[in-house]
Amino acid sequence: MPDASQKPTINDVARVAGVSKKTVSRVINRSPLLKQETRTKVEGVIAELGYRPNPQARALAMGRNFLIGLLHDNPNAQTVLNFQVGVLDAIRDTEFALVVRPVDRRSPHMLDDIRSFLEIQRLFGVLILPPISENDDLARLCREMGCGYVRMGSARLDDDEHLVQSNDRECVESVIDHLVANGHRRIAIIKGPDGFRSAQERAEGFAAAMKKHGLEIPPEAIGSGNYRFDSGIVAAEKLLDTDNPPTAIFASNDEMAAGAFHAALARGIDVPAQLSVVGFDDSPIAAHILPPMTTVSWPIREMAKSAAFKLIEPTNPAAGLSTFPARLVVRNSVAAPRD
Amino acid sequence: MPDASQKPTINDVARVAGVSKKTVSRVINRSPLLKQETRTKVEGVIAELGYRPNPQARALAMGRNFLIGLLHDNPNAQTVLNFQVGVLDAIRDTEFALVVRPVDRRSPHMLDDIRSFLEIQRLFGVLILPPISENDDLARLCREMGCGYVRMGSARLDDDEHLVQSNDRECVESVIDHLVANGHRRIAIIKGPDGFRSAQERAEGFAAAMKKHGLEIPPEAIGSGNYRFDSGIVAAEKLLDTDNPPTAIFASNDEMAAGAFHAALARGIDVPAQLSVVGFDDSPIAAHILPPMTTVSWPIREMAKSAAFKLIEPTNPAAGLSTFPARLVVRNSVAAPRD
DNA sequence: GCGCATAACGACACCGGTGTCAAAGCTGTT
DNA sequence: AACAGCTTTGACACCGGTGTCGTTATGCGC
Repeated sequence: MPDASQKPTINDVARVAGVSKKTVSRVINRSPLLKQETRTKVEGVIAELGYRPNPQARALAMGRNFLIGLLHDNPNAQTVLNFQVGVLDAIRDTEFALVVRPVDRRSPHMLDDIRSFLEIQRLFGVLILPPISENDDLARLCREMGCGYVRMGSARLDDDEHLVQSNDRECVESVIDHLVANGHRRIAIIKGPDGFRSAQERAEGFAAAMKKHGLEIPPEAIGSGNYRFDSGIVAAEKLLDTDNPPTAIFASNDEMAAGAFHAALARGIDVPAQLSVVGFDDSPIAAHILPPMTTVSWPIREMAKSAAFKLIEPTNPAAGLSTFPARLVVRNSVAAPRD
Repeated sequence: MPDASQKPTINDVARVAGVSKKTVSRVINRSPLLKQETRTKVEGVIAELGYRPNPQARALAMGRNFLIGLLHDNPNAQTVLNFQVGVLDAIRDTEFALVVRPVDRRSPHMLDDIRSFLEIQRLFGVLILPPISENDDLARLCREMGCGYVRMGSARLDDDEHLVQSNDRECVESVIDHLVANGHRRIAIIKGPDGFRSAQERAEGFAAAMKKHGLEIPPEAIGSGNYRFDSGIVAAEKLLDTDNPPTAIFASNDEMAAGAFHAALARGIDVPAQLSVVGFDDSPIAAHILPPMTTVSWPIREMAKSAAFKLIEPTNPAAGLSTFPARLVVRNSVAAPRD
């Protein structure tokens, strides 16, 4: 009789069902070579005893564990959290668990820290969020250590097997299309920080779109920031202080766009009546700022789910998709220019 | 000779060092009954081979694992993320890892989902964030399942061993003190949702502080929301539409305070010149909204660290603290009233 | 040199699963 | 009835650690 005070083990199940533990193991692992009758009997006992296989023991025996890691350097809290939820959609009711690991991109020990983390935890694989997903040394480290990985990103960072991306570039074009359709011609950009693939992609999409519409980009219509709120203020101020200020500003993320709102308000410039502003990412601030901001939303949860499947179950159809469509979210920060 | 292509095991170390695996185990676990000479020798081999103990094997042998879970129903992305970082401060360079589990408070299966999660993963313990930390059934579930737990909260939810809290109530008093010091007497509150301990605490702190200053709280000066942005707008509109509107509004969180900003702006009421607003939590929106919002900040990272230590190393001094001081962050959303 | 307590180490079972391979059960042929 | 060939099951070793307890050094008093 199994001790009720302890969690039942595979041995308890085997004993009660009158079969060998290996047979129970086969039931757990859905082995096809079992007689239906035996399977049913064992499943009955499993249910009766409330048996759950011990993941540590399975991990040990199978030489692989069921932990998937999330490596990120907090680009944006909401994004990280949505990503976590998306991964959970994929691993719900499996034995997989999601282990998080915020890292410090600026630390000189970052790679060593991560190496040590991977060595200690021996993860099944890791999911890497931008911007550190752009670090090729990190991807190499994963390969060296035999750790599976999938990088999230905005551009061809890796082969399909290791990458889930959004089509930022095309989507920036739709932003510019939208602005042009509203009558804007003097459109400025606030670029993201150098060295960020996403910043580069968005800037290139901007240039391509402007060119498509036959619009000039004078040097003074190019601002740059570091993706943070404050840098958006500074960049927007510069843009607005030129002789021939833009009628619309495209900021490479929402935080900086919010900074542009701030700069405009400080100068008594009304958004959107006197200045249109569009952001990118659809972070919470975009919905909450006044007026609500037109921006670009990417399907982070779906992307996370796909990334997780790529890691744990590459045959799942959801793992096939590598590029996800971002889409324009029209709110109230764009209007026709006055002049 | 250990196979270089595989990760070295304790047996490899034992063989190379010429000792038994048990001795290597003793070195790993810092057993005091080892000769210094042996210890040094084994440590040398460990370093040479780059050996790391397999956490799954240890978990299996010791009957406890090294996974600590984070249960939350996204109160606020930044809070959750900061909490994760705080936990990481505590478990860095230990074999512990942080497993996240967002849950859905409104789902009728929430408890079953969590039970299943705990059964599958057999966590060392869990950390529970508000608002679900206030769910006593959840705490009971943890106890039943023999899973350690620490609840984060704003009020005496549990005994010290299982609780880390902030002194919201006192801090609300300092908010009111601040408003009164600025000359306000007609102060309204936007309460949080019923059933939230934090909401209750903040409302009680408000009532106490008003009483302390000999100020009335007319029924029409009590608004309520659900901690979300939109509900803040609605509540503030009601407050402002009364015959004798308040000169200051204390909102029980920043989101709702931001909603109050919105409502004011929509009516052409300037913040802070015509209306002062104070929030709570110091979420990013507080710093980014215009004008920057005066609010209350609580030391989430430190609290997280303490909670983690309570779980994994109760003797650590950091685990002793149960109540952490929140503090007023003065920015620009409070000014003297006009009348 | 001997007895004895104590310090240091090792042999072996065990944690709870899986992999391998042989054995048992069942079918259909001859 | 005997046998081949397949399906179904079980015995046993193994994954990489730790716990228990016995065995072997070491030091000490006499």
